[in-house]
Amino acid sequence: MLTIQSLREDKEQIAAALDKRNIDVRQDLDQILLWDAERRSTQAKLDDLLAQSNALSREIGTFMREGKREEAEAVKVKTASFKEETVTLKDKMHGIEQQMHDVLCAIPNAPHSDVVAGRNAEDNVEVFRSGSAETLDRHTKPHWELAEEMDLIDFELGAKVTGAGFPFYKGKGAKLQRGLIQFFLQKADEAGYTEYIPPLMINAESGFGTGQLPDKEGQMYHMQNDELYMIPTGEVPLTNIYRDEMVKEGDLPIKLCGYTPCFRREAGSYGKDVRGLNRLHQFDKVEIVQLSRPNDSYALLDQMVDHIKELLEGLELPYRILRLCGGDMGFTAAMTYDFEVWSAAQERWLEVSSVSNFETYQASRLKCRYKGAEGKMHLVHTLNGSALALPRIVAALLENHQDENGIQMPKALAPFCGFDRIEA
RNA sequence: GGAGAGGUGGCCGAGUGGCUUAAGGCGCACGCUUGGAAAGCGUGUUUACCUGAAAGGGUAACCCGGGUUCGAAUCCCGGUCUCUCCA
Repeated sequence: MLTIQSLREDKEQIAAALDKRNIDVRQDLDQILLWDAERRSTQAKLDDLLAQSNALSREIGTFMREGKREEAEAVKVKTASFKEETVTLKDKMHGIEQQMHDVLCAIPNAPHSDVVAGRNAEDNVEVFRSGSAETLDRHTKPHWELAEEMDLIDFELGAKVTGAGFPFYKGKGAKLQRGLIQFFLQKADEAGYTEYIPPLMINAESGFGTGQLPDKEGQMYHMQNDELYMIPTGEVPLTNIYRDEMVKEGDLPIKLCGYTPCFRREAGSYGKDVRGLNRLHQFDKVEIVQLSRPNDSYALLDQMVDHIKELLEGLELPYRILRLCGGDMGFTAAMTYDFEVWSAAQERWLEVSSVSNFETYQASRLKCRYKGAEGKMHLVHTLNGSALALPRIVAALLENHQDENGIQMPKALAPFCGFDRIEA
């Protein structure tokens, strides 16, 4: 969340940045600052009261040790009024803090100055394009047809065993899946990311730390008997490794990666856009995460973008990179680049990666800090990106690399799959 | 699932309800010492918030949350995690 300190310093600048998300938070910010002032004066009163009452208690202790019971009893009488007032002030503090927290949690991150204002995906800015996004000059089949013909993916079986959006991968389809994961992890390893295999369920604290809770409660599968949530992305367990931790400045940037299945309820999704692999309840993803010093984070964001470019080039897929506009960015991000690959048969762009810098927004919830050389504590910046999400990559591979009687695997990928062609 | 033991600072480890933010040790930092190092000696070594220009002062925190008490690391209740044994 936004830090109270940044609001004190830069209220209008933050409000102006949030205008780009088409929300006006000025009233909220003013209210927060009023509460902040009230909180401070209440704290001062409370501390003073506690100091006095501590002094009395010490007096009582001294008398008791010296066996002066009567004197001790006399002082005890004096403490009664303090007690009542401290309880009142403590309640007041808690009330104020709770209100501030609730309002603060409901405010999304302030976009970076390079982020443009905009209403939705149409206002996103294309910053890079590779390959041509054209229909192949012959008939192309959509991936769901290819997958069925070549017996790679069974959607109906998944629907039977679990439900829609939970496909089975089969034979070369399964091997392709595994090959892609291995390819992505290998590249992440070469780029210096430490691999983790994290838990696939998280508790509420972790959900709050990265910002899924309370904002997106309905998007996660919730195990109510155990108060656990299925992860919607590897970002959650990976980033939460550093919740409530102080890291050494010299260890930054910290680079982690991990392969995980991801689970999303996708409530309300239906229709053409969700056909085949386009939108699933369970899908595989390799995630890369970084923790950095504030001054380095945008350079690292660029590095992550380059890393993902390399992956897509290895897969020989046409793609483009968009810098999201304010209205299309996720709640917690300060800047986001989306990667989209061209689907030759569906003739549309499919999002396969989203790379973001959260600046201190997650870190303030996570309480992840480092001590600077000058001895002061600072929140780290957190970043993450998909590198990459599998299903739409599979869709694009099938569609873009199909020929008369099969699908040709990109050279870079073939060794990881164990075959270079798929044929019916 | 059942029974028991336990969670103290970066680590180890003490702690009859008051003089304990916490002994002692290790580690770490700085200084002295030394030809250099080690040893030795000395000093320092958590975080959050409030206050202050700063130095400093105040408050809170001994797994988490409640409670008892003038006063809780210490007593009580609930939760959680770890270990041992049983199923």
